Amino acid sequence: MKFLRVAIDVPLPQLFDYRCDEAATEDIGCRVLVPFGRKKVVGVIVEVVARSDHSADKLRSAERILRDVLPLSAEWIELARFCSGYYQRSLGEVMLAALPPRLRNARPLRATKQKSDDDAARPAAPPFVERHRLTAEQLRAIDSISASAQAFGVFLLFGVTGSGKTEVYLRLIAGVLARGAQALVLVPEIALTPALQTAFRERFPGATIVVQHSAMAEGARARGWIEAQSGSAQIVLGTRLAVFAPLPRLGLLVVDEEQDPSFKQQESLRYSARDVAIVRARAAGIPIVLCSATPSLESWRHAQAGRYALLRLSRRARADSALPEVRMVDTRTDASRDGISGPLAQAIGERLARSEQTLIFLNRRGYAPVLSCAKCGWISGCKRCSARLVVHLKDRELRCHHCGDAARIPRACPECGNLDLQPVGRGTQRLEASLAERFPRARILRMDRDTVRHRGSLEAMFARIEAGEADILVGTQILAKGHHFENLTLVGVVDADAGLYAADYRAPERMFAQLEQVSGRAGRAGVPGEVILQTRYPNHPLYQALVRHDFEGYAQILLDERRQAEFPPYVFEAALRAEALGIDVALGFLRAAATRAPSERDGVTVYDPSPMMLERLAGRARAQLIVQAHSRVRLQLFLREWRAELASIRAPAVRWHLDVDPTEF
DNA sequence: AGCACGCCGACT
DNA sequence: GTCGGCGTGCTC
Repeated sequence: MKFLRVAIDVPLPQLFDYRCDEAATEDIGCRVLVPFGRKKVVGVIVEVVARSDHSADKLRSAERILRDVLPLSAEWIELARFCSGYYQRSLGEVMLAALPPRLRNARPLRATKQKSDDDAARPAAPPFVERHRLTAEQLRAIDSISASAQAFGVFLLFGVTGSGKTEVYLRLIAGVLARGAQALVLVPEIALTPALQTAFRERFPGATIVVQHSAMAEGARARGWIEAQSGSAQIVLGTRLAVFAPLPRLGLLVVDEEQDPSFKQQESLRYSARDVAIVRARAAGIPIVLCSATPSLESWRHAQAGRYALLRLSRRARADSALPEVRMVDTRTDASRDGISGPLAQAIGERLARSEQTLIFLNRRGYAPVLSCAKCGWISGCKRCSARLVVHLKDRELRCHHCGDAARIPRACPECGNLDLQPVGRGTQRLEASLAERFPRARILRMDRDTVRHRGSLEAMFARIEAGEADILVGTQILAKGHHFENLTLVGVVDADAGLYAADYRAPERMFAQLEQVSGRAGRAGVPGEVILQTRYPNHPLYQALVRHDFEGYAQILLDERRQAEFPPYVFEAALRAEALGIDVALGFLRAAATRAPSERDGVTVYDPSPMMLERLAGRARAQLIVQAHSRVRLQLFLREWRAELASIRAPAVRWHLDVDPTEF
C-alpha cells in the first residue's frame, strides 16, 4: 500500500494523505486529482510514502495522477516551500498560485508528451548579434558578473537611462546560452514584454524565447511553461509571475527596473518577485542582476553594505547623448490658468517650430479628479469607496478609479439642485483639451489606460509616434516606462507635487524614480533633452536632487529619514489586514488579534490597529495592524505562531490576510 | 477558503 | 407547516 501526501489549495497548514497503489517516487511533483470534501480538486504530490499517520479507513483514494506534464522539480518544490514559510501561506496555496491557470485543473493537455530534460537534446546556442561597441564600464560590469557565473551573487547594475543596462544583460545572456543554460528576465509591465521580445529575437536569432504574463491566453501560457520546464526554452521573459517558471538549467536571473512597485503582488499570494528571484538565485547558485537607474532603497542599502556588488554605468552609452537638463518653473510666480505655465508653453512652441516631439506627463487619468458644486460644496464621492469619482467628460461619466463604479454626470447638484457644477483639478483629458486650444495646429496624442483600451495596442500607438504622427504626447506613467522616442526632446511635468507630502513613507522614493524615469524619455539620439517641472516647491530636496540627476544624494537623505523613523529597510514589517462591512468590525478583529499575539515577542513591536489610507474599497471597510522587527528571523517566528492563533478567532463577517514586506498602506 | 449540517424566524 | 438566515465544524 502506498500513500500520496498532497498539497491542496486551502488555507490549512497540513498536507493531505491519499491511498494510491500505482504511485512511484517519480510522481513526486506531479499534479493529482483527488476527492476533497464533496468535490474533486487538483493538488500537487509532495511525497510518496509507505505509511500514513491517518488510519486507513479515513483515507480516500486518489482519483488520477496527472502525468501529461513533467513533474515539478525538487528545486521548484523547495522554492514553493520557502514562499509558503516566508509569506505565511499553505504550500498548496503557493503551488497552485504559482502554476499557470491551465494546469490548475485536470483537463489533459493535448500537447505531445514531454521529454524529460535528461533525454532532451539541448538546444544549440543561438548566434548573438553584436550591435554596439561597449563602454569600458559595460565591459567591466560584464566581466565581474561573468567571473562568478557559477556562483550565487547579487549584482546591482546601477545606471542612468540610456547607459546601456540592457546591452549588459544581453551579453551576459549570450554567455549563459553558450553554456547551454537558461536565462530568466523579469520586467515590471506586460506592455514592456513585446518590445523586449522583439529586441531579444533580433539579438538572438533562432533562440527559443518564451513569454509569461497574466494577459496571455491560458493555452499559450501553459505551452510556454512546458517549454521552459522541458529545457527547450532558452530565454523566459515575463512579469512577476514568471519568477515561478520551471527552469531546469537556470544560469542567470535578471530583474529589470528592480525598484518597480509592480513586482509586489497585492492580492492572493502577496509575494515580491524581486525577492523571490533572489532566493531562487541563491538556491540555484547563480548570479542575479538587478537593473535600475533608481534602485529601491532596500537594494541600495545592501549595495552600500557590500552584500550586493554595485556596478555603475555612469555615462550614457552613446557619446553624443547627454542627460537631459531639468529646469523648474515655480507655479507660485509663473501661474497658469490651464495648467501650462508660460515657460512650458514657450518650450513646447519651440519644439513645434523645430518639428520635435514633446511629452507632457500627468499621472492622473480622466478630465478632472472631482466634480464639485460651487454653491453648497458637494463633491462627487464614490458610494462604495473612500475616494472621489473622476470626471470622464468624453463618456459623460463619473468613474471610480478604485472599484470601477460609474454613473452619468449629474445635470444638477444632488444635494441642492444647483446647476453650476464645476470639474475641479486636472487630468490628462483636460490637459489634452487645454493644449489643443493653445496649440491648435499641433497633433496631440493622449496616452493613458483609457486611450490604449479604445485605440488598440500600446505597440501600435508607439509605432505611430515613431512615424512622426504626433507632435505632443499627453500621458500617464504608461509613457514613462520602456519606450524611447527618437525625436522627443522635451518632457513637461505638469503637476509634479502630487504625492510629495503623502502619508506613505514610500511615496517620495517612488516619486523620484518615476520622475527620473520620465525625464529619461527626453533627448536620446544626439539631440539634447530638456525637462520642465512645474512645482510650488522648487526648493524641495527631491526636485533639487532631480535637477542634478543625483539619485545617490537623495537616496542618502531618504535612508537617513528611514533610519531615524525606524522604517524599512532598517526594520522588517508585516501587515495584518482585515476587511468587513463596517470599520469597527475590522478594527475589532485586529484588536482581538493583537491580544492573541505571541507573548514571547523579543524584538517584535505590534502597533495599534488603524483604518487603511483607502478606508473603504468596493463597499468594504479596511483596517490594518503593522508588526515590526529588527530581525527577519524573529519576525518570521512571530508570524508563524501568530497565524495559528489568528485561524482560531471566530469572526465570520471578517476577511483577513497577512502581508509580509507590505508596500501599500 | 468552500461547503456542508443544523437549529430558529416570516411566508406560499 | 416550509424556505432560509448564517453559526460552527470539517476537509486526508
